[in-house]
Amino acid sequence: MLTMTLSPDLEAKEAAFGPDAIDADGGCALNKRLRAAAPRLLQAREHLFFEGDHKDCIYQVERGAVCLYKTLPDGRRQIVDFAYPGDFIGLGSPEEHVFSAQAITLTRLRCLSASLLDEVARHDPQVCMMLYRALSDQLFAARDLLLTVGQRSATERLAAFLMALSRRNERNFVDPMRIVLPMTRADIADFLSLTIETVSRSFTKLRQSGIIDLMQSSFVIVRNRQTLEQLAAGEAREFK
Amino acid sequence: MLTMTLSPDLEAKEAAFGPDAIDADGGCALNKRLRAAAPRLLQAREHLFFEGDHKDCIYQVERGAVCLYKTLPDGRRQIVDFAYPGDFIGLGSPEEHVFSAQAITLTRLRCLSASLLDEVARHDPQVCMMLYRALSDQLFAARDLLLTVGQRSATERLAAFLMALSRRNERNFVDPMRIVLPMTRADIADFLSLTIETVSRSFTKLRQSGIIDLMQSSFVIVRNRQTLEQLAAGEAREFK
DNA sequence: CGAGTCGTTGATTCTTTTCAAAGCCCGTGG
DNA sequence: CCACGGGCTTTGAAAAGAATCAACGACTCG
Repeated sequence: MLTMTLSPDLEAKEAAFGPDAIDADGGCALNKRLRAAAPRLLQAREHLFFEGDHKDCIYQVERGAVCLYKTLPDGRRQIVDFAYPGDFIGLGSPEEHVFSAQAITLTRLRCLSASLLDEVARHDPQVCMMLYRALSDQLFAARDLLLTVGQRSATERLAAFLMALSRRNERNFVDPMRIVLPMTRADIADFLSLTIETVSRSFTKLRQSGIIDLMQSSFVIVRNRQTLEQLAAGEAREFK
Repeated sequence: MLTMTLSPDLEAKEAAFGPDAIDADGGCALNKRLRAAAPRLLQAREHLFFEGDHKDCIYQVERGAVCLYKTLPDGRRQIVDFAYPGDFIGLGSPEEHVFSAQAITLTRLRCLSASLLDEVARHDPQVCMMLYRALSDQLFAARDLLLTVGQRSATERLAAFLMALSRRNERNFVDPMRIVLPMTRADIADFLSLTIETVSRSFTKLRQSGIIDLMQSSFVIVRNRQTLEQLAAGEAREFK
């Protein structure tokens, strides 16, 4: 499906300094450990863990994508984040996981013992700082999503979502005008706090406005990035 | 208005071990530093900083309350968190603040040089871990709010908000059945992603159902905590 | 006491949801 | 190779919840 690669950050680092130079910079005792850590393969739709499960591992995504979500007792679901290659899953939270994690596509992860990681972080400020930064990124993302879900219209939300994926591509040296969506409409809906119907209608609206093209339902071509960006930012007068 | 006290955590610690014992446990080199740090007083509605401002300080609230918010270019505002006594403001984010911070009531804070804090954290794993935990709490809160804003109805959102304040009281050994709201309806609206009118109508609904009483608009008495809790959890059949 | 801010309530409008049905894509099996 | 079946997506019509627009009331501060 999606041609996922290893974390581009790590790859770039290795390319620049060679595999040995990595230990020279922050948090890379951890990277070494990660590469040695037990790998795990998850099929699409397979759960990594559920909310409330005992937290024995922290994970880092190597390939694929995982959605992190919370649910209400009656089944309403809010996806709070998508984890892509390089991202950590399960940082911060205490003894138990405070959200569920489910693979969206075939996914490969590295598993790190939570207690061991805690031990390492407690003694190695570099590792601690690295985790701190990762957590800080997740906080930023969560608050950003909060702004999106709380204040933007349906079409703006979808635009913001697509722009985020486009920018992600850019950072990873992938064509930002071609976006592959590994997740279903239901996943997008639960991420943006909409229904699948509204997500679908918003896609149609963007397509009819000439802002995007839909090749298949999971493959988007960005035709007018500037307008998409303005829509996402909430700067565009809404149009039919 | 609100009879705010110093961080109950710190107070409890001091009460249990005396002021000198504090250094024995995690992150308290920081606590010492904090008590020595420059205090700052903010009037209600006064801004601490704006999104995009250079981040030279991290703050800890001593008294009062601060709202942290993000805005869209056209003025739509999303409050992403309220900071109460003991809470840190400005953790994580990079060189620039990524949200604005405005005092809700008369507020007293301690200011810590961001670079100094960074320096300390880099060498002291205990401090680093303490900040890590604080950040982790904020991430949890943000995702929780995301679930609230994304999936709950207007009345459920308000119920969740009131329950959170009630539980906060409980943790601080304050009567959980009496809730003082230091913020305006507009603040609550921007926090819960509703309009002031809808917030007001939801208060009325809760009052008419006998779940709460409104003494003044900023003083709530919880009459039926169980129902409030069920509503907040999304377990209650919606009622008029 | 008057001005102004903040909060409540009512009527109407609008966006999104809900309910319903049809279309499309893909894998399976004849 | 093509027909069949099931899941996912799209589209349409009706309904619901919250927003908007408008006015009034309450409390606060000069």
